[in-house]
Formats: sequence, C-alpha cells, structure tokens
Amino acid sequence: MCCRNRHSENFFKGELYGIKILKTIALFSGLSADQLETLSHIAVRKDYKRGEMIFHEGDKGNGIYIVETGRIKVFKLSMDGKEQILHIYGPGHTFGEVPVFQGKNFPASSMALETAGIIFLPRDRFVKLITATPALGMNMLADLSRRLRDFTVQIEALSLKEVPARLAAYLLTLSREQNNDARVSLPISKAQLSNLIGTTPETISRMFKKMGDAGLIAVQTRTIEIQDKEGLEELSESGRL
Amino acid sequence: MCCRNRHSENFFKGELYGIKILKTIALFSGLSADQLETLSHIAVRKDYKRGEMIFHEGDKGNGIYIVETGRIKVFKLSMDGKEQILHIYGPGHTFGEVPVFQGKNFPASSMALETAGIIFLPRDRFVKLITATPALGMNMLADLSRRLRDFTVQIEALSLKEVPARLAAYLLTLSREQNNDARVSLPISKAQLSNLIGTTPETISRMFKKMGDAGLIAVQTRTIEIQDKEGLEELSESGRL
DNA sequence: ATAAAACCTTGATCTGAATCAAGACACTGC
DNA sequence: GCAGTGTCTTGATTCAGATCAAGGTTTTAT
Repeated sequence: MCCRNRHSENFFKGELYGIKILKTIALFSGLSADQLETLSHIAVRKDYKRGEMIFHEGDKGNGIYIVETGRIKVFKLSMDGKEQILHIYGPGHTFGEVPVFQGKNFPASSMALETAGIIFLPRDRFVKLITATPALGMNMLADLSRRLRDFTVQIEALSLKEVPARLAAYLLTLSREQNNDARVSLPISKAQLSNLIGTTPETISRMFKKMGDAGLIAVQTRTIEIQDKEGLEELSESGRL
Repeated sequence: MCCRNRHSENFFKGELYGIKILKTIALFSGLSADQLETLSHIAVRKDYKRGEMIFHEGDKGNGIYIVETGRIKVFKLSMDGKEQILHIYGPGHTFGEVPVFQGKNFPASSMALETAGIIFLPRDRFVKLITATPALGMNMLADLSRRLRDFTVQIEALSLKEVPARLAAYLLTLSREQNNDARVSLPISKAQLSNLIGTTPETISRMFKKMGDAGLIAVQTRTIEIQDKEGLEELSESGRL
C-alpha cells in the first residue's frame, strides 16, 4: 500500500544519503563506489524510540544492524530479571551478526537507549555480497576478532577484578575514547553503568564516593573530573580502594 | 642444513597425512582437494608437553593453531596470579585467530594440558588463501561467530549466575558432549574446573558435596553419576542449592 | 512550570564465596 | 609396597558486595 511512496522517496534521497553514511563505517572501508551502491540498495532504515527493543534473545537473526544515530545496548537478562550489558554501541558500529554467519538465533537482546536510527542489511543479500567481495569478508573477520578480544577483556574483568578496578578501568576507557585526560562525561546513566560492569547502582554510588575521598576523581552529576590518572591506572590493574 | 631431509619426508608422507587430518576439521569442510593440498603445504606441526606454553598473552600472533591431538587451554592470568580459563579445546578445534585478522597481539595465553600435537598455519599465507577462497572465509566467520556466542554465555554465567548454577550447567554441557545422560567423566582436574567456572577448588568441593546431599549427583573421583537430570537443569537455570 | 517518573544516595543488614589452615586421599616413580 | 608429591576435602573465619529500605535529586513530559 505504501510502496509507491517509499520507492519515490528512496529514488533521489534515500539512496545517495545511504552511500554517504555507509562510507563512514569502518566495516565498509576499502569498498569501491560500485560495491557501496550495491550495499545502499539492500539497506533498510528504521527509527527506534528510547527503550524500544530492536531484537530479543532467541529471535531468528536475519540480517546485520548498523547504528546510524543514537545509542543502543546489547544485553542478557537472567531468569530473575537481572541484566548484564554486553555492549553499548553508537554511530558506525554494527551488531547482531552472530546469527548471520552461524545460523541459529540471537544470543542476546538489543534495545535503543535513546532515539536511534538503525540501518538493516538483510542476511541473504549481505552474505552474497561478502562472498563476492573478499575485502568485505576480511573487514568482517577483523570486526568479529575485535569483538572476541573485547569479550576476553570483559570476562577477565568480571572474574579476576573487583568492582573498584572495573570502575576505574571503565573511566580510563572513557577518557581514552573522549580524548580527555582531565574529565569524562558519562554516556549512560549510573544504573546502566552498574549493569555494564556487573554490579548494582548502590555499589557504584559508594565506589564513586570512595574514589572521591581517595582524591582520584570528583563527580559532578554526569561529569567526572579525573584528579589522579596514575592512581586510577594503578587501581584498575589490581588495586583495592 | 636439514632441508633436504625434511623435504623428502614431506614428499610422500607428511603431505598426505596432513590432508587427511585437515579434512576432518570443521573449519575446512567444503574445501576442494586442491585447496586442502595448498593448506597442507603451508601447515607446520609441533608437539607440546603437558604444561608447556603454546603462546603468551601479549605475544605477536602470526598464524592460527589447530589441535590435532591432546587438549589445550586458553586462559587469562590476573596480576596476582589468579587464572580464568576461557576455553579448553581438543582435536579439531582452532585457536589463536584473533590477532591474525585484527593485527595486534594475543589477548590471552595458551598451554598444553597434556601431550598435544598442534598444527600451525602461518598468517600471511593463510590470509591469502582465505581471500582467494570464499568458502573458507565463510567457515571462518561462522567459527568466530560461534565463539562470540560461547562468550556471551560465559559472561552471562559469570555475572548473572551463582556457582551452583554454573557448575550444574557445566555438568549438563559435559553430559551433552559425551552423549550420556547417566554419567559424565571430568576431562580436567577439579582445580582446572574451578578456574573454568570462575571459583576456587574449595568451593567446587563443597558444591559437589551439597549436590550429592540433594540427590542430584554422586561423585566418584573423576566420574559423576547424574541421578536427577531435571533437578540439575532447574539448578542451572536460576536455582539455589 | 509543574507534576510525575526515573534515577541516585545513604545506611543497616545479610550472604555467597574467598581465604586461611590443616588433614586425607590418590596417584608417581622407586 | 612405600615414600613422596600433587590433588582434594573439611572446617573456621573473613569480606566484598548484594539486598532491603527510605529519603533526596534530577530528568522528562505535559
């Protein structure tokens, strides 16, 4: 019913716009203009509202997702409702690939953390394109490898480090990402943060306080001033508070 | 100096032997005889003794490893010597791929758990082969995807489940792997087991006892009789003991 | 601007599992 | 068959962090 309309929208605007976006995504670096155009033809875009589910653990996965705008989380829920966040992704990141290459279904769920624009590439056509484009395949291998590396770090943190060390490590990661040694701004609520590093809001609150008392940081609502980077690094490696 | 000799060995024996092994490995399923022969030419084999390191976290990774015989572990060590086992792999499994596709170095270390024969495929030539062989690339993507899935399960277990649930889940996994609903044999020492599920030998010991008292299992040194599979499943999902 | 809802902090208490300590068991090679 | 070494069990104690409870603050939507 709406097809005529959507098509004409795509014709001039959607398509070219798509290429411009796709070009900025690491996964597609090194692809020719032709290949990008092919991609832009198979891409579908959708908006999600804050809190809206993108997919559920156990759903059949039928394509890969790319964050264009906004931020999303990928997470697991336990039987009794506790949450562990696996990733938080912003513009340019891809997610949901596991079932594309492995069959089966999503091992985790995904939700928009704020209003988000998501690009979707349907499985069959994407797989065909990868088979025909070695560079894209290699990019994808690199991408999955990076994720495996990230997971080993996360597992190490959860099982070998205590909460203060994990929190310190997270602040240092933010500082690196934001290119700012002096202060970082928390991209997520403290409740989300607690799920990301595997603890509770109460504990986060207490740790921030302790780290403040120890002269490592100063917390102003959503901004954290780093007063002793060395100290934070030491804490993140093995330290107690 | 030894080249003449090795070459003549390979000519009739080494090569064919290599192909026969490579053929049984999931990663290489669907490859033509030609492609397998190419692989067999770039493969190098090495034996490791129990306890011998295969690579260290931080080393430059310059190829992929395949277990031919024996069993190996991939693990992380914390600053203060605590260990978290990430994987235990037997014949046919590949490991050490992350740096091959991502550059950088090994995110974890690897050690032989018993006498083990390991096949090594040097990076450059393996990457070239993948680029030229879409089926191999797709197999590799599937392999990495499976590992990502395994990691999400491991992270969920570590952060959302308690020790009894993790232990129950591990026993059920073993039962599935060994195709035996009635009894499983532990493939590793209880000390290694404790590192695999992220706890200590003392705690493992106590939990086995509790699970015995609850009528779920009966432990005989290295063999565990499963007396109440339903109960184990319930415990693995969310249960307390 | 204001009400409602989310989010955050703080204190008191509880608990799962680590740690410390010491014995028992069970595989090695001699 | 026995000493010796590594592996496992058991008990006592400690501790990090979860949970419960309640008040305070910021954000969001109307």
